[in-house]
Amino acid sequence: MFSIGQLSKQTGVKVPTIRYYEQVGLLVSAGRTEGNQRRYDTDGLERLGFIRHARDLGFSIEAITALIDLQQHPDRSCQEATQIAQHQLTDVREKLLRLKALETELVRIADGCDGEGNSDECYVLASLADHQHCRGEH
Amino acid sequence: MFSIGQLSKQTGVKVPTIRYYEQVGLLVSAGRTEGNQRRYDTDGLERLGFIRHARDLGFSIEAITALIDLQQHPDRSCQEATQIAQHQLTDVREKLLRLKALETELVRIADGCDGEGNSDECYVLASLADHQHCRGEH
DNA sequence: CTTGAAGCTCTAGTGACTAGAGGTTGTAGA
DNA sequence: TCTACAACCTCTAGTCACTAGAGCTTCAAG
Ligand SMILES: [Zn+2]
Ligand SMILES: [Zn+2]
Ligand SMILES: [Zn+2]
Ligand SMILES: [Zn+2]
Repeated sequence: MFSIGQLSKQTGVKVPTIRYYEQVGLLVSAGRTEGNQRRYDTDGLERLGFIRHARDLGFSIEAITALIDLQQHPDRSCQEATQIAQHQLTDVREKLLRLKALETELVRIADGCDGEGNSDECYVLASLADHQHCRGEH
Repeated sequence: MFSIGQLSKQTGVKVPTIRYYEQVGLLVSAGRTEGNQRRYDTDGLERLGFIRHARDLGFSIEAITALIDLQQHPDRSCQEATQIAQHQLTDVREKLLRLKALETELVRIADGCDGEGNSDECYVLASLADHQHCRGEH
């Protein structure tokens, strides 16, 4: 049996975060000591590892809840799991497109001024004031 | 003079958002009517355009506050403006790197299962359970 | 002068934590 | 067995940039 602190060390998830996961129903402790402290078994350790990894990949708490639910029912179809993963991939790709567009504009803007002049003739400020300066949409 | 609704239409910023910008000190109205409604002049319109564009480029409220402050003082050096822009560019590039790594892993994960099987042999769930499956860091 | 769209303030909710206050428990060493 | 103190507990509030809603008032067109 592990204390919350030991779980934290093993997974790299902070103690308050583990308590937060319990609050939102993602991870229940195996039980409590007489003095009301949480104790976890290896199941809990593995589940927290799952949560951590999925969070690192950007899955939402809601999505992870659904995935864990699926994992608890080995006889169910995994269709929902692939759908969730596909959705997450789509999401990441959209963000990538947006960020690439931002990068293009920001390179132009940030490199357009050396910071030696005064703000009334600053290319950074002028670019922010008018989207017309931008090469593309963003 | 424009009402808050007219300002909203011209800039594409929602009415509650404009009020929020006032609350955090970004945009003050030119005055109020006898009945306490906000009225803006072209200065306000331009400033809101600036805010909108900077937000679209991902600058934080705090950064925009500093930029507008600088804009109000045309005789000051624009060094801070370029620093803020460079910082934003760095930030975007870091996010891009992270998202690219995520995309790589998610492609593998999402395409690794067709969703036809049961969840106990699902590649998506197995991949999330163990970072060992991953090709790189993320 | 009436009507209804648009305005006002204030509070609370979003997501995924994080920080802090103020109190209790577990455990290792003496 | 006692003591010290790290680790634990709960609860509240703060983060960021909005967004939603309740309940009320004002503006402007017909
Ligand atoms: Zn400059
Ligand atoms: Zn632009
Ligand atoms: Zn599957
Ligand atoms: Zn991984």
